[in-house]
Amino acid sequence: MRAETLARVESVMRDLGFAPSRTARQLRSGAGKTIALVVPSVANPFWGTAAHEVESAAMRYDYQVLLCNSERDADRERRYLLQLWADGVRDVILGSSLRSIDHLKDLMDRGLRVIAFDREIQPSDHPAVISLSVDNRRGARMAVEHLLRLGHQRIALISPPIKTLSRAQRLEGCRDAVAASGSNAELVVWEPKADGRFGDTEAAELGQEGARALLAAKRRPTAIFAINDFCAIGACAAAREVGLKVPDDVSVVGFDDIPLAAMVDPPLTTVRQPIRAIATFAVDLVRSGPDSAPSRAEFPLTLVERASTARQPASAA
Amino acid sequence: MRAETLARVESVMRDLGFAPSRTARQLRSGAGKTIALVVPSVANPFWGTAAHEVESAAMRYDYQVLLCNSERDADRERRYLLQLWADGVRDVILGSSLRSIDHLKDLMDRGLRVIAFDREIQPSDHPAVISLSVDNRRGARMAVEHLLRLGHQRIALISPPIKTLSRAQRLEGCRDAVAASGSNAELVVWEPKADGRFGDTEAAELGQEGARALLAAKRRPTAIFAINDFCAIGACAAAREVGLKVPDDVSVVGFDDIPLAAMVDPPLTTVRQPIRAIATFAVDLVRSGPDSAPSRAEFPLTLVERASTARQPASAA
DNA sequence: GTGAAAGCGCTAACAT
DNA sequence: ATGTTAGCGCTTTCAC
Repeated sequence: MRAETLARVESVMRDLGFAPSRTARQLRSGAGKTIALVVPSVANPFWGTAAHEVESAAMRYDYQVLLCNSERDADRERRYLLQLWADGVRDVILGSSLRSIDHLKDLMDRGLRVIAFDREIQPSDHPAVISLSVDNRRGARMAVEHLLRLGHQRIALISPPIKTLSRAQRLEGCRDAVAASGSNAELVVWEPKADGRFGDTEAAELGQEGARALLAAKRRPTAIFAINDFCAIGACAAAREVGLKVPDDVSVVGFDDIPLAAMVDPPLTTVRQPIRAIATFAVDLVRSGPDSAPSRAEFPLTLVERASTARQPASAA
Repeated sequence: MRAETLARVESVMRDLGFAPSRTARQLRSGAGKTIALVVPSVANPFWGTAAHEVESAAMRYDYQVLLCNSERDADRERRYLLQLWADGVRDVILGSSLRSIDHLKDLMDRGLRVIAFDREIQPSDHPAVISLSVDNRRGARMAVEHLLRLGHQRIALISPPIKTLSRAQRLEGCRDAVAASGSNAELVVWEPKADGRFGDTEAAELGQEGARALLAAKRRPTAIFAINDFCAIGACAAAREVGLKVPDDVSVVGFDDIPLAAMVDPPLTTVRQPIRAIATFAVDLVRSGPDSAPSRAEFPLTLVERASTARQPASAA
């Protein structure tokens, strides 16, 4: 074809706003530049931030992202992906961190690539799983060690039911820290009574309810480690309710370091997770295909000390 | 077909995890149960919450939602939708609230249905636009009247560049309130110097920078109306930085009433927007098709008084 | 009422 | 190198 002709064709394409139909291409070749992004809830700022990063990266490479809120429900997740599989979607970035992903086994057998965001790989995982994670256990340990260093002896962990891997690991990390301290520090774990009342959308409410209960006890903890920043914000709100000052009366540490963490009062001490790095890495993985990809990558965590933690109050010593 | 046979077929479908290919259906009939959701940034909790609600509603009716972060850039939005049009997407829920949506005119001429979320309809709008909005002007007026009632005489509005409709309307509402008050109250409007530094992702930082500047002035405002809650949170952070107490030294009111608003310190006085109602309505509209739909719907706003506003301090009187 | 056939817009494989 | 053809999995139409 003559260069001139090509140019004319391209100009007409532009004028008509023509773009090749992804649908047809998809149907024919099965390829499909669509990524399913499943997160517990985008209403949770951590996942909102992650989704934003994933979408940005995806757009750069002309990928589309389908948003799915799983509410961490394996069944719902499975139904979602069954449909998406039928629609030709072959790549999913999965943020639900469930203990097992066997509910997607058959799809993975057939070729579904799953990139687990924020979930450490498990020995029993299907080989099609690529895991992008942080060392949750170590992160939690860093948080609790920080509290221990400040002299706290009665530390509470507030968490939704420990039914995800990352939560279990963070709990382990807490235990590691107090065990290694050699002190007689005490760890109390608070989980909501009835499961299902709090989803990721309501993480702050959960933190609030947890702290409410914990701080009302006769021997109340002097420090709280909340499973994530959103939850920590709720815990601070509860402290305020009962007239306790953070950090003077109770210290609070979070996890994630969402942008909000620096803006709230008091600015949150937290363990930073490099959300953007993980998100862009995830998208790069789907682009490059599974063959050249590592099956697992771990990202660094950093303790960010801000103003929500302080020495244990003398009155409680 | 015999009922028994039908049952057998359906059972096999279930066993094989078979679902009809949306792709093929789409290609053939052009229909396609896919909604494009374009928001400025899902990292902003308001849009995160909205996206969550839209997705929930969409899933109930077996629609997929494609997430697009426009960063309020008309060009980017256009490129996005051009591609999506080619892919067979015919419905978009548009959260960018730009003053004009002429950049999508040709697509709307060809049949793109756009449901504008949080953007009042304009006389010049294309007939294909359905507008879901609140009375921003009235909402802002409610906020400022509340401040006036508390005795504030020097009130600041913190806003990103007034280049969207809703912002312009909120500004109007502020003016209405002070004009109607008959007092000699003063309204000062703060916008960032250089455009482009702050997107919706950074709304809190914007509020922080604005309040920082405002509160450093010799005759500082005693009350701040932030264009939205996320921005208000930033403004509170700035007040803290300079040692001012909210609401004792400065009152702050937000807009939206995102779930976070009740959890921060101090809990935010704000104007509630019924996010879920709007989101579900939007999805219902795409389901029912444009023929039976209203071209416009307005949702109610409520002033929620919490703890970030108080009487003007005597010292400033 | 049930079944057959055409064709949506592409791409891969083949023939020229 | 360029042109032609078959067919992805559905829906719609048309014939029975």
